[in-house]
Amino acid sequence: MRSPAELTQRFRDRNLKVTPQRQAVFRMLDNNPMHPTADVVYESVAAEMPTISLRTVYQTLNDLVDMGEIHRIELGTRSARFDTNVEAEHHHLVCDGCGLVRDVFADTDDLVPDAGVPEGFEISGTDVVFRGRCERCAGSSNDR
Amino acid sequence: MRSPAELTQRFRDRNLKVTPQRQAVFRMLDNNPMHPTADVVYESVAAEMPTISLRTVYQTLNDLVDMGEIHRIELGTRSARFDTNVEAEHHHLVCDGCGLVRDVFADTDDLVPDAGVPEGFEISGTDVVFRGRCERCAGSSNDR
DNA sequence: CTTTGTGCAAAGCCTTTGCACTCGC
DNA sequence: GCGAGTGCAAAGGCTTTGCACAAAG
Repeated sequence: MRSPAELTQRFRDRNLKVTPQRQAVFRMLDNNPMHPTADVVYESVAAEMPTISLRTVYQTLNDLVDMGEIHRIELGTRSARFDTNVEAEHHHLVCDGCGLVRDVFADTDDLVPDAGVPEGFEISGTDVVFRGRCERCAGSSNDR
Repeated sequence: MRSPAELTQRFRDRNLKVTPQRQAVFRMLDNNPMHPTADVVYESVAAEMPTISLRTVYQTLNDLVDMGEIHRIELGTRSARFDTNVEAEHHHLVCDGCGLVRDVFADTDDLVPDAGVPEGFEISGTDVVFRGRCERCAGSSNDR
């Protein structure tokens, strides 16, 4: 994701206004590898700006997704998560116990479907999710 | 997925009752490669049994998932889909245009994360989603 | 001063759940 | 008959949206 300053410029370029609320969201996401849900972003920003509403958070996140500045990922962990790493192609590791998400890198050049691809289907991307249990959740069996 | 007759037996073994509604769901899923959503199952069964409720469909699908007879998959296409192919390990191909889902096979033996795996994390499975556009959706750019 | 953003609350979508009645076993 | 299943409708989570006021450009 770009820096808050660059995002400010890109928002203006698109005739989107830059408000204190949006800047607070920019700062919260900046270099944040946590893959937060919308609610986590809201809670976190609300800590320093108690008047911000969930609506504003969703609108800002959706704008960023539309601009390609962040990615929205659905990993089967109830709510959508927002991924600030759009520069490097990467995949995800998910803990079935606590829902922890981590970026991982893997070479998918040789990963192609052996069979079952319909005539004329054009593959544009490959998403890989490695599932398992993190060290802390290794013992318990509660799943999410 | 097992045949309707086998599912009937497995339900009885688990002290679950076998009703006409459940048998209708079994039949609808039998050899169905469509990865239907709960709603699609409901509509389809309701065509021949108009009194069935969505609640019953969800309950039956959830029972089947708990028994491992079908899988629930989340592919970012709004609602969960149910996959009747649990015998062969496989992956999925998703059309970003119309939401079509197809089973595909791919060798993931050599697919391992290069970096980023936390200390002590135990990987239990790998899910791959190939995304793209099917022949019919190739021209249009509407995404879901 | 025009246009977009914001806060609030309400609605939407998918899924689950409480209740009373029904029905499989 | 007992216990699980069913239908209905209501509620629950997450996300979007209508509206009137506020603020950015």
